[in-house]
Amino acid sequence: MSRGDARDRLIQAAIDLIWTSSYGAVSVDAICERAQVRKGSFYHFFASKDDLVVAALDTHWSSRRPVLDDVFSASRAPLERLQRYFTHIGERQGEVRGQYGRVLGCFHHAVGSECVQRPTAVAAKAQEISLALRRYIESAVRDAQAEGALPSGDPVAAAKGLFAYVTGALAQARVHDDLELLRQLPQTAWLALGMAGPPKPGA
Amino acid sequence: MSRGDARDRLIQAAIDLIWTSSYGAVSVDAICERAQVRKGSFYHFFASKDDLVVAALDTHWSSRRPVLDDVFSASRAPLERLQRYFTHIGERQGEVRGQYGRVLGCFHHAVGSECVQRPTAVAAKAQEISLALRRYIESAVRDAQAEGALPSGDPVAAAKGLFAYVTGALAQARVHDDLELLRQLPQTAWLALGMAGPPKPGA
DNA sequence: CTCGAACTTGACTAAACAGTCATCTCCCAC
DNA sequence: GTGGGAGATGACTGTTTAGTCAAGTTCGAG
Repeated sequence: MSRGDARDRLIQAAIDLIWTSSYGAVSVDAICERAQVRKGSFYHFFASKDDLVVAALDTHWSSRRPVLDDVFSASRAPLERLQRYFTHIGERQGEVRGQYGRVLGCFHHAVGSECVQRPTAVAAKAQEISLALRRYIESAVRDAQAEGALPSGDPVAAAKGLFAYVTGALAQARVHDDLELLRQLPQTAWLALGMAGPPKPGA
Repeated sequence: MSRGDARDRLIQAAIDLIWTSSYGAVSVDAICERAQVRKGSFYHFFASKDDLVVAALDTHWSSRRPVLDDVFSASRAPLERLQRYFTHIGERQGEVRGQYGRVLGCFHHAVGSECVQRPTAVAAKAQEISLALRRYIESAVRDAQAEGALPSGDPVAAAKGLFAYVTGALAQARVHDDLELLRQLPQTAWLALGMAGPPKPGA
């Protein structure tokens, strides 16, 4: 067994198992078995199951952030950032299906909507990530409005609407294990912003 | 204790507890306690926890169906049906918040996306209900296209897109316990169909 | 070499879990 | 009135759960 990376293996096992099923259906024992780590070591690294899940959400989000930083790079025009984001979602979920055997949607969204009632650290972390993600969209919308590429209006409300559409499509894709809706996002997501379709390159 | 309605109390307790938290977080014992029914009686009425949850999904859906039949009544113009649906969602979730203390979104959607991995009877039932609901939208879209109130195109794809937007808004409303997005649905949901806003009454 | 900190191990607990069962109670058809 | 079926009851089983712990092992710094 490789040494030193038991903590990482536990986090990865938690991501894999929880993403493919659910928070409530995955036990500490199951995580330990998949990570090939003994129970005692688990509690050496993490104070509780919740503690691990918070770390898993963090780790997963950290791995997505550089990708989003590229997709939403300010070196591109605002509408191009959004277009790249819509394309990225379908591609990414295609990878996920290749890796996990099915479309899984948004990791933190699945965890967040499951742990909604009691305000645990897990729920708080999932909400935090959800807001951070929405801010990428918000920023692109604001920039687009500033340069007149989008009609002016409340950028927060516009981002909320677009975000709802995107996460809704991801959730539907998960439930029906179907990439179709996501593959069409580059055309259809613009509707949520009040645009008929993707912006013309020459605009 | 009232007689005869133990079965109904169990179903209602299951709906209440699972909707407000999650499928995985609710135990048979907890359901029994809330319903004031002993463990033995539970298994007199239901073969398993899953069996109860399927019945709970069925019961809940049965209680929504007549409301949807009214909202989507063919006696109204297709676009008016949709407009009433969008309005209905916000009103309904307002009632839910009054009753349960928080916005809960879609019952069967929450259960469905949690039980997605292993194809259980619960997952199948949740999917079945999800499709049945989408068919209401699909039918209204088809009728609207037939009478030229909507541009013609694939009604199934259009309904899928609109459904993704609506369920996405419901999921966001659940996660953030916020009705705002739902209250704006009567204005914004039309975007998902490629329309700028609600249809003019005189059209 | 040696000490201590980081890490590992497996056996352990107490509670919660889904599900079982024999027995009891009620009430209605006959 | 009585036999039988529907329903109620609580004690029970075996398993799984999260979490604990004392006794290890490993390994680099001094």
